[in-house]
Amino acid sequence: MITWFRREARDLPWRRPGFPAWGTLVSEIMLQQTQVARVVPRLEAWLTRWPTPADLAASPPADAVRAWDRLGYPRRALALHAAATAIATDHGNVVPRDVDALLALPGIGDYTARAVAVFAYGDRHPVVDVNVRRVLARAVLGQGQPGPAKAKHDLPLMESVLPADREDAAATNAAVMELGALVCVSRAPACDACPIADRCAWRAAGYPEHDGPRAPRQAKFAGSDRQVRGLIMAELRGSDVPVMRSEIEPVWPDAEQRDRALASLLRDGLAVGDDASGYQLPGV
DNA sequence: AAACCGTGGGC
DNA sequence: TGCCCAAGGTT
Repeated sequence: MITWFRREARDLPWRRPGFPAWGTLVSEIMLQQTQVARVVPRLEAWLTRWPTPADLAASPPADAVRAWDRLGYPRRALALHAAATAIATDHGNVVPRDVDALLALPGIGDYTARAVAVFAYGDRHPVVDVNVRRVLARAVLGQGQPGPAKAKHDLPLMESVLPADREDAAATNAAVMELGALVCVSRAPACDACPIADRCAWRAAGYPEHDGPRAPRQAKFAGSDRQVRGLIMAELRGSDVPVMRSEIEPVWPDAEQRDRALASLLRDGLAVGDDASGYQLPGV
C-alpha cells in the first residue's frame, strides 16, 4: 500500500517538501467537493498573494471571495478568511496542530481538521473522505459503494486499519485516499491495477451489487436557488461599485426566486447592502 | 438529521 | 444530452 503510494502518488503542490501548514489548510478547504485539477492553479495564486493567515486577514473578505472566483461554494472563501483571522489573532499566526482547535475554526469539519493534523504535522489520526469511504466499503466491508457518511462509524473503521507507527499511519491515510482517487474510483474501478486486489473483500465476494443504503444524491442544479445565487455572485464579483437591484434582474427571470437567492446571500454574509445603496461583496 | 450550498469535467 | 461525481461543512 505505502510502497504503491510512493511509486504512483501524483506530484501535487501540497506534497512538496517544506509546503507550509497554512498551504495545507487552504488546499483542504479548496478541495472540499472540488476536483484537484481545478484547485491547483487557484491554490498557487492564493498562497502567492497571501503567504500567511495574517496576510489574508489583512485583506477584506471581498478580496477573498473574488480570488475564490468560480471554485464554487463561496461560503468557503468567507470561512477561510474568518479562520485566517482567528489564527492570526488567537494562535499567533500559526495553524493549529490540535484537532479540536482546528475543529473550532469556521469551515473546518471532521475531514479537514484531521487532514491538516496528519498531512501538515504528521500526527496519527484517521482521515476519512469520500475516497477513503469507498475503498473501505469495498476492501473491508465487501460493498460496492459506501453508505451515507457517518463519522461515528467511518473514523473508527479507518482507525482500525492504520499502522501503529505515526509516519506509516500518515502515509497510509494518503495512500488509501490516493487509491480511491486513482484506482478504486466510483464508476469503473481499475482492479487490475490495484495493489490490494488480493485482499479486497468486494472482489473476493464476486463484486456483489450494492444493497444497503446509498449516500443521498444531490438535488438538481439547473433551475435551483444555488444556480441563481451563483449568477448573482458572479455579478457582484464583477463590479467594483455597488450593484443596483435593477442590474441583478437580468440574471434570472423569476423575480421571487431572485429575491429569495439575494436574501439568502445577505443572510450568509456573502453580500451586503440594500435597495437604496445597492449590493456588494462584504468588507468593501 | 435531512437539506442546502457552486461549478465543471467525464461519459 | 442529462446525469453522476467531486480531498465536505453547516444548519
